[in-house]
Amino acid sequence: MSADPERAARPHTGRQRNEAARRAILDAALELLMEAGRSPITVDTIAERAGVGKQTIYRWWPSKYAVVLDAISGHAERDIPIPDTGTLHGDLTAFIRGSFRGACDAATAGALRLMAAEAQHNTQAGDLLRGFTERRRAALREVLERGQRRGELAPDADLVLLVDQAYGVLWYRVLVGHAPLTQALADRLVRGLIAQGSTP
Amino acid sequence: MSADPERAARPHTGRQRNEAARRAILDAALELLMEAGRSPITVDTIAERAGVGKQTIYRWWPSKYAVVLDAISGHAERDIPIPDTGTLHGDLTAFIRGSFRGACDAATAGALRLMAAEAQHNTQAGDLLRGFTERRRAALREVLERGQRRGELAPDADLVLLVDQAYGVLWYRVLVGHAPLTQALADRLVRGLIAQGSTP
Amino acid sequence: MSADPERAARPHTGRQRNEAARRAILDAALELLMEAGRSPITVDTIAERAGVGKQTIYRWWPSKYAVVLDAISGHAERDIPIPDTGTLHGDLTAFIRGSFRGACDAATAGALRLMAAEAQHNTQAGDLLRGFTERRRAALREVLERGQRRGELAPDADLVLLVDQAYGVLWYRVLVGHAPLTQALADRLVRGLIAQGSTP
Amino acid sequence: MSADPERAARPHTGRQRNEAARRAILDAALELLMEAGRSPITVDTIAERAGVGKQTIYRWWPSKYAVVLDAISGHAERDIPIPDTGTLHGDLTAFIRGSFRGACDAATAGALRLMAAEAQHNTQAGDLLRGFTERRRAALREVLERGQRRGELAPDADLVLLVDQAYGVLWYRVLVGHAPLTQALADRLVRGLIAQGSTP
DNA sequence: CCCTAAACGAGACGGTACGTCCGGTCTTAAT
DNA sequence: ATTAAGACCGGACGTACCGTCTCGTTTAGGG
Repeated sequence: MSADPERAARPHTGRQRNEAARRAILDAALELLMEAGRSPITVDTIAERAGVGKQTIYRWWPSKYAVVLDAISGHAERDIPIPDTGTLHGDLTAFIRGSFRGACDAATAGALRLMAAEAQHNTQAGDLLRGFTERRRAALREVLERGQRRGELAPDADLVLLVDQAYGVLWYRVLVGHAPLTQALADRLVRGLIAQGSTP
Repeated sequence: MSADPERAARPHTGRQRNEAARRAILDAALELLMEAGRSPITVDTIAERAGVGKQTIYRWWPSKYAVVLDAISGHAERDIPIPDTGTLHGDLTAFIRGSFRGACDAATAGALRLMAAEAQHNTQAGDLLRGFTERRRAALREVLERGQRRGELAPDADLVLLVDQAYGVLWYRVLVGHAPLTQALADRLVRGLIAQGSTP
Repeated sequence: MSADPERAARPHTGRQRNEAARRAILDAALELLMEAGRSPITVDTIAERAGVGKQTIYRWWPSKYAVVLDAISGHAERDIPIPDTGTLHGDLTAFIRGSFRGACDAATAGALRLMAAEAQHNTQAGDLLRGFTERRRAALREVLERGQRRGELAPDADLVLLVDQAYGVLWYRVLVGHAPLTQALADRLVRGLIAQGSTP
Repeated sequence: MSADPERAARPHTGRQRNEAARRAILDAALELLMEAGRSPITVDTIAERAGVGKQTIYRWWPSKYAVVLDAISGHAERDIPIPDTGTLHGDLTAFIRGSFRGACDAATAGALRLMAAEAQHNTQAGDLLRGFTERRRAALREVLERGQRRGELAPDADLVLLVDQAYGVLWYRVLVGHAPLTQALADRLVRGLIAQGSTP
């Protein structure tokens, strides 16, 4: 059927996707993430909150995890642009402070926890999660590489490790919840990473 | 299942706790953690695999997460003793290599993922997880403090942050699964942490 | 489906009803009734089989039951004309044999079952069914009244009951399916009804 | 598994079926059948009304149709015992009046309609329905055979046909709903059947 | 001879019910 | 008293249809 040439030639004549429903679903997911703990995040709950049939969710997303990730990945990419302050310290501070602030947001924290949770026994949720984190790591790496080109990090600095340390701290605290992600912590982390990266 | 020879050999013990059942439950949990993905880790699954009634699990553990944590925490504490090589570099290498090796074990990795997963919407699982990680962080902190006392780290080094960076990398890679926890990575991490901690 | 040659040959007819689509829908319904059990009879199924949009069905019929009844009612009225052999026995035999033969047809039997099924929780389907059966009962009653006028039945014979007995046997066997509607059964039924009706 | 000899040898030690739940489910089904039309009969509805988990229904009955049939078949067998008045006319009147009265009961009528409905596209519901009707036909046949042995029906009377006519009228009127099942109708039907059966 | 309104195919939409799965509790009979 | 077995309530899951609602296309017929 997908090989049907006539099918490919005919663009799409059916009713189009309802953008309002899409937004309502993502917004409902965000709301519920923020309330996470109070009420569990359920496909039925999302559908009800969004005023939408369950099938409309399953039509466009393979699982509620895809919805949740979709709902927050807009945030992350919009709210944490790759900064350009001229110095590595400035860029890194901006980026990591922004990331920490984002991860403190109840919805985002809820989503990260939910994704990590599901990725364990759901291959597909794992793929989604890896895709999402990969994009975030690439952004941070971009910041570091710029600093490296400017000579603010040693030429042989282990950027992959630095990136994993930064996001490691973030995820570890979000998931385990033993301590908060303060802005002061972000600053100390920045100092530490630069110290590591500039040591020959 | 009914053909399991070990099963036939484990008789009821009447009114005192049946140690064989305890072991069977923990072993079943470990087995299932190792097969994670293939068969789901369910209370019923654990009970069936162990040849045990569900109530026997709930009688001795408050939830399946307690079982899982119980099943692996023996490992962690037995396999990663606090080393004493005389140098911070040696101790840290031993500890982090050991931790990484432990976390690569399928059962342990499965348990970490499962715990992180559940801690999100289950207060009790969260407490268990925080208790477990707290003990591990204390062990690593002990190693660092010893080095600090020996002058191998600056007196004002941010040990809390160093600990979170180390475990952050471990958990981040285990949970997201974008890259493996190699021994080489452990060594590079050790170098980074010492560089960071010894910078004034 | 897209390879259906008839489909390509059925162009839009603009603002008047497309007779080809009407036929395609009725034919699809008949086909599906004949295959009942294999594929479920669904509005979507009918639409797909007919190569038609669902709305085209709902535009012209109030429900799928109306479609189904429309699809088979042609049969019944065409195939079982009110006979005129000169004797009650002859007429009744012709009529009941014809009715039984019709009800043995897979499509018709499927439609009767489907209608009876739906009439239970769908007022509108019930009305359609009563309208359909009313017309069939009137036809049989016509046959009986003619015989009564000729003196072949007692003047006070309970024609309503005789009609219900005849159609009762037919529907009972179709719906319950414990025994087939053979021509021999039709003959025995005719004999019984005449015996009953001619007894003073 | 069912061939496992050890399994057969071990009697059954688990918790036993909760009779109260069984009754609550059947009663809820009956109540809902009586209200049929107002609210549709749903597994969830039955479960909720009975204060029972859905799984408890599916554990013991393969479908809601089995529940419904179970709920009413007690009635039929209890309320319409095979009568023994000494004459065929008396027995038949008692039996058919009883059957008509039973079929007028809202719950029973609802169940018959529901079963007929489902039997169309559900093989298993069809088998249940055939089993149920078979038992009822056997009871009526017993009444007729007794009359035949007493010489009240011709030795070659077509008992199968007489039975199908009686139940045919009942089902036809219940399902199509064009006319009620009055006691007067029962009496006229009895007269007609005896007239048929006693004609040589 | 264009322009519009109806009919069409496609298919997304809000709902309702389905049958399955799991968590955590409770009950039985056996040890 | 503890065990294996397993029934119980509750609640989320993902699927299947229903009947409605747009879309963009096609064409007959009125201006």
